[in-house]
Amino acid sequence: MRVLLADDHKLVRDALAFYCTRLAEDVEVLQAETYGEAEALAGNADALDLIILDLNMPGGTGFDGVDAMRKRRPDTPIVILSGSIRHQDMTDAFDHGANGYMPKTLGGDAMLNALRLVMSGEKFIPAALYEEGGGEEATDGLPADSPLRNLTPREQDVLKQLIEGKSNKEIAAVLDLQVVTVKLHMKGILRKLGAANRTHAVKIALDLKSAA
Amino acid sequence: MRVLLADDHKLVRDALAFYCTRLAEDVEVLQAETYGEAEALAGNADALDLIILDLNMPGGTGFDGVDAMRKRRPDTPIVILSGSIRHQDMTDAFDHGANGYMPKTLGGDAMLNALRLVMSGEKFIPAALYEEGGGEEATDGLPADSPLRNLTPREQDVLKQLIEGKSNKEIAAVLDLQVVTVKLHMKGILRKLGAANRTHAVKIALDLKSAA
DNA sequence: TGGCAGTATATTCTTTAGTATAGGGTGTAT
DNA sequence: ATACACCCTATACTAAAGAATATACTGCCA
Repeated sequence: MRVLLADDHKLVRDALAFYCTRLAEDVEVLQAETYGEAEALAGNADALDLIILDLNMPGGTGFDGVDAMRKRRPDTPIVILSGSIRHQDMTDAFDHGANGYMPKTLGGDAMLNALRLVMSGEKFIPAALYEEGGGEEATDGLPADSPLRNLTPREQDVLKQLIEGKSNKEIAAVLDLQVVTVKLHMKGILRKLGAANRTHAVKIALDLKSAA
Repeated sequence: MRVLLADDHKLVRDALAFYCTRLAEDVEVLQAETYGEAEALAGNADALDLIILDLNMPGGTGFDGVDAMRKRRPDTPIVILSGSIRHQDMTDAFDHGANGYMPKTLGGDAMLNALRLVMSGEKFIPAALYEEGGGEEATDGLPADSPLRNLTPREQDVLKQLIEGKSNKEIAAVLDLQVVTVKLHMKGILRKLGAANRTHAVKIALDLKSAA
């Protein structure tokens, strides 16, 4: 088994190389200190079973290096190493064809198992994805300081229906109200959210919910 | 090592049990056919290193069972088994404190490595998350089969503005069109998305974008 | 060359959305 | 007791949204 390992820090390379030797019986680790070295090794080596790339290397152009490597080795799993756990980096990595995104904060066993997982054809997505806002719409958990809290209970009822795309008439039916009353609450919602119209109010409300 | 395995299909249990025995040297697999059995076993067993729960079991109340198990065993990793790969189920599972979500379509090696990953303290998030639209407002990357793809370029332009909460007049100004023309495209959008009105269209479009 | 999809516009019309104003009904706190 | 905030309804109006139909220009494909 042959692994290509590119990172500018020797300490990181050594640690990773040690883990890699535990992946299988015969493991050969090709170490590279720059993208240039990594590409050269990738071009020469006959077979590669795994490629580990640091995201931030001197002379490295971010995801362009990933693209190049993916182009050169379409079938070899690529794992991105990163010091940060920026959510955008993660999604970018997978968009560029990576098979895993490993924060360097990952523990030894976890890192080893993550590499195993990738080798078996799956992708490794760190849990940080969820801890840093993976996208949710909690039942009704709103931040206490949200402008949505300034809405009266009835206005929140109306807003809830509004977000579902319902018309005033439909909202009136659901809440057992007259259409005029719905309009009344709607006016309060628009004023309090600073929205120009109902559709704008939906955007503002959803923004407040997701980016809390 | 002790693993609690709950699934109503014996075939699935047997297969999983086999994989579990390969996790370590001494593995004891406690099998349960219902949530009730699972909870009983969880209550009696002294130590548990891993809990595997099927999401759809007879008498099972979906994620309530997960909540109950998490409450009973706060520190034991829980992996959710599921036949489907519904994005919402996945996010729900992690919101309810699961440490992994394993589609039954996962291959043997991948499944084994996923379990190892969870045992080492990480979470297992299947790649399907990304294949089914895990990201958010990517540059313009939409799933190829999305109904949003059926929209003509101009309709997509209008929809983009619509999602911002703009009125037809404002959209016309931005796109340098007459209001009637905006209405024309709007009608196409409503028809293709199956929306009753513009606000409904926003909801549908956002749903398609965030959780395909 | 004729058909077709997409784009843009105009006219006419009905429905819905949104504003304004006015009234009456709850509570609850000062 | 009386203010205050919230809730519900009513009438009347203007503006916007949405449906329907018709015309016309483009590019493209068979």
